[in-house]
Formats: sequence, structure tokens, C-alpha cells
Amino acid sequence: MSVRVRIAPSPTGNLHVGTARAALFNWLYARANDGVFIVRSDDTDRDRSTAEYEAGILESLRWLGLDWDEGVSVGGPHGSYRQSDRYERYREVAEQLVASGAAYYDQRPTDELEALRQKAQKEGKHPGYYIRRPETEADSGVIRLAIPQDAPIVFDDVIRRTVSFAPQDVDDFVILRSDGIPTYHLASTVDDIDYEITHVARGEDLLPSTPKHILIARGMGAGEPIYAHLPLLFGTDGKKLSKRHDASSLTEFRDAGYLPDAVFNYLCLLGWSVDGETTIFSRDEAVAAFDLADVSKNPATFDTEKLEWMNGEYIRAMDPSRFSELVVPFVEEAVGRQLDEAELARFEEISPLVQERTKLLPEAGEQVTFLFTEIGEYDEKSWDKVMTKEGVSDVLAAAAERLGGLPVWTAEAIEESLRAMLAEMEVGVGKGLQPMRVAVTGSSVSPPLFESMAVLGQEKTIARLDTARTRLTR
RNA sequence: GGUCCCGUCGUCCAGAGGCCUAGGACGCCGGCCUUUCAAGCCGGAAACGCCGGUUCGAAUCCGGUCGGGACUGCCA
Repeated sequence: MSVRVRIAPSPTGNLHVGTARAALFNWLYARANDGVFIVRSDDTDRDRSTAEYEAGILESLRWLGLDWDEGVSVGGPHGSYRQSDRYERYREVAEQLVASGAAYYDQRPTDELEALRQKAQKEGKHPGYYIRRPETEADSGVIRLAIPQDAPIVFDDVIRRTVSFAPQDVDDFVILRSDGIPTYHLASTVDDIDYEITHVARGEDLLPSTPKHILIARGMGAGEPIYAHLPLLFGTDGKKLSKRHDASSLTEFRDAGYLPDAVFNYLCLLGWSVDGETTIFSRDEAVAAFDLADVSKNPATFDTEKLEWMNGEYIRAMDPSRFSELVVPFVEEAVGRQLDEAELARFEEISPLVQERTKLLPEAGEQVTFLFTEIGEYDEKSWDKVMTKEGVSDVLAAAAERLGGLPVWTAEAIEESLRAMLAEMEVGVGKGLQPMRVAVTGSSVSPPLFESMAVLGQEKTIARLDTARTRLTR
């Protein structure tokens, strides 16, 4: 039987990194086994689900480069792949389960159930221990699955090997709410069976729910899929990935200037590796090496710093013209306006030098604003550090004069001229060039100086040297 | 509280009884290169949670312990 896997996000927010990684592993497994990758919308939470979120999630999946063969928006033999369109089917299954005795109606009031829970807790038992099929059957209310108490529920998890639950520790959980809407457990399991999902790879948080899903599947007279419970993802603080401190949705990563290839590569490494040595690899290499059984068992901490490093690697490996093209919007954002054609040409000149020192796309913009806007304020630290030294004024004056007389305005010519000048003045190269850098770019950190001057233009360069010197004498 | 899962450098991953004086990557520290910052190159510090057992031999197997996490809803 060919592999059929799925990712089933709830459209109640943007695509979370945890979900994205689960999607990624499912996708890898499908592609590695010539299988089918399905995207389903688990939108049974009517209050929180929106079409906008759903569209956003799909867009994020595409952005990451995960294409799907069946499911929401691409269609397939199973309709819309939205659970909200299948309420009748779930109700039908629930009724069947009642008819076969596998489930029952329960209309006990909540306070009665709560009392039973507390009693069980007090006795050190599972809270649902006493919530079992009542003596007298009801004919309305919620529908609960009756957990057969005679045997443990055992299954083989691809990642965790054999997992076993005692029936006393599985509660008679609700499968159909009193308003006729299915719960997650029912809807998800019915879909997995109806869509003939062969492998369910999902977060480890669902491990305790797995016996429930297996029992529903059995009640339907179907075989259960093979399960693979992925280790959870945590934030750098060791806690669950938080929305406050970490970027947690894929759109945030995109907006922060991360490349999809880098995010893809990094996410692969959270719980899996090609061989323990290889860090940077392509999608094809990942597909060729991937197996669910190789996914590690322990939870992974999301390390933004490593992702950033990796993003830098991908940026440096990028075709220069592609980089330039990609980064222009960020430059315009930093400059605060659109660039005209001449400015774009100037940016392209210096772009390769910026590419080498960019980890996140927006940084590229910040590095070159000096080319397109006047220096409003010099970086205070830079100024204090390099401009307050002795002889700075002389160096700036001499440089302005030298450069004013330069017949050819190229980086090479500028370099030659300034080096000669500093040699004559007997000023060290580092010591002499730094003030010019601050004068021209506003900061002691910038792209290489000669190229920066070349792109800025002769007139502006000289003007800035003068401006800085004037400010110095005040 | 109960059930289940997990436990190798700060972090991620490798290691499936001898190849381990434990390997790779990020980060960190030092050096080189150098017009700054990056990048690059070289070097360094840094881990098998603990206790027993099995075995000639254990990071690898078993038990216990401690620690972390998930779940415990008419949320998903």
C-alpha cells in the first residue's frame, strides 16, 4: 500500500513552527516513499477558525516549499478536506458506535461528572476512572466512547517503539458534543480512516490521545494507521515555544528576513539529521535520507541563533543578482522611500559586499542607507571612539583635498590615493581610515570604505568629509 | 495527584556492547587574515543526570532513582 500522510492544522492562527515541522516531516516521508501528502483543515472549532487563517497557513506551507497532492485548495477524491463540511459523516459514525455498543449517550450533569472526577483524583486514580457507562442509558446528550476495560491498549509507535495504556487510565471521552458537533478525537480519526491515511506523524502531545483514536478506529471496524509521535519543540528558555519571546509563526520568520530554504534546512535538524555530520543540505538530500524511524525521541529547543547563522550561510551561497533583487524592498524600507533607477544601479554595485555580511535580509537595508539619505546623526559610540582622537581633523581635511583632485572615481583609484596620502602623513592605515568611515557612512561599522565612497560619489564623499570636520571643530 | 513520554557538550544532532582518551554544527573563548564589521582559516574550553545490575567489556542492555515534559475539557 502506498504511503498516505497528512498534516491537519486548525485554522485558528498562523502556521506555528511546531506544526510546520510536523508538516515538514510528513512531507519528507511522503516524498521519500513516493507517497501522497495531504493537507486537511481541522476546523471543528467554529468560534476560532477563520478562512483568513486557513489561507495564511496554506501560504506558509507553500512558502516553506511543501507542496501537497491532495487536500484543501487542491482538492482530491474526498471533497473539500475541511472537517466543517463533514459533520454528517461524523454524526453517522457516532451513531453507529452507539448502535454497536461501543459508545453511549450520556446526559449526566457536569457537576455530577466533576464529583466523580474529584473522587477518582482523591483515590490517586485517573480523573475519568469513574466516568463510565451509567446503569440506565440515556437517549440524548453527549456521546462517549466506552473504553473496554478488559485489555490494555498497545501500539507500536515508529519513533517510540511499543507504547501501552491501561484501560483504567483512558476515560470514556466525548466523541460527539450535545450540539451534534464532533470533538477533535472523532473527526480526526474518522478522517484518517476515510482518507486512508497510512501513517500519522504528529506531535508527542497527542500520544496520550492515541489509545482513544485506536479505539474509535476499531469501533469503526477499520485498521488503525501507523503512528509516529514527534518530539516537541521548546523555546530557548527551555519552555514551550512562546509567542512573546520567540518568533513562533512562519510568517514572522518570513517577515524577519529568513529564507525558506534556511528555515526548511533548520527545521529538519530539530529531531533529525542526515548523518550526524552534515549541517547544510538541500531538500533533495533531505528527501533521499529521510525516514520517520530515524527521528529522535527527545524534545528539541529552538535555537534562533543557529537559524540565523544558517540563514547567513544561505544568503552567502545565493546568486548575487538574486540577492540584490530580494533585498531591494528591505533597502527601500530602511531608506523610507522607493529608489529610482540610478539608485538601484548604485545599490547593485555594492550589493555583493553587503551580501557577505548579511544574516537577515533587513540588515542589508540598514547597511546601505548612508548611500541614499544624508547622515542625520552619527552613531554616538563610533564618533566618540574614533573622532575624538588627535589628528583626525587633519586627516579628514587632507582626504577631502586629495579626493577632490582625483580624476578617476573608482574604488581602486580612491584606495591608491588614500593609502599614498596616509603613508606620506605617516598615519596608520586603520587609524586614518576609520574617521573617514565615520564621516562618510555615519558609523564605524560599514561596508568596505573605498567601495562605499566609490558608490556614494565624489561630490558627496568630499562634502561628508568636510561636514564631519566642521562638526569636529565646534 | 495519576498516566504516559524523554534524559550525550549551554543548544541541536551522531553514537544502535569493544572503532569513544565520545564525533559534527550553532554559540562561547583565543589566534591568523584585515580599512571597520562580517566572512574565511587555525586552535581551545565544553556532555554520556545519579546509583546498582548484566557482561571479559556499557554512552549503548536491564532495574531503580532523580530531573524535565506532555496529557488529564462538550479545545485541538
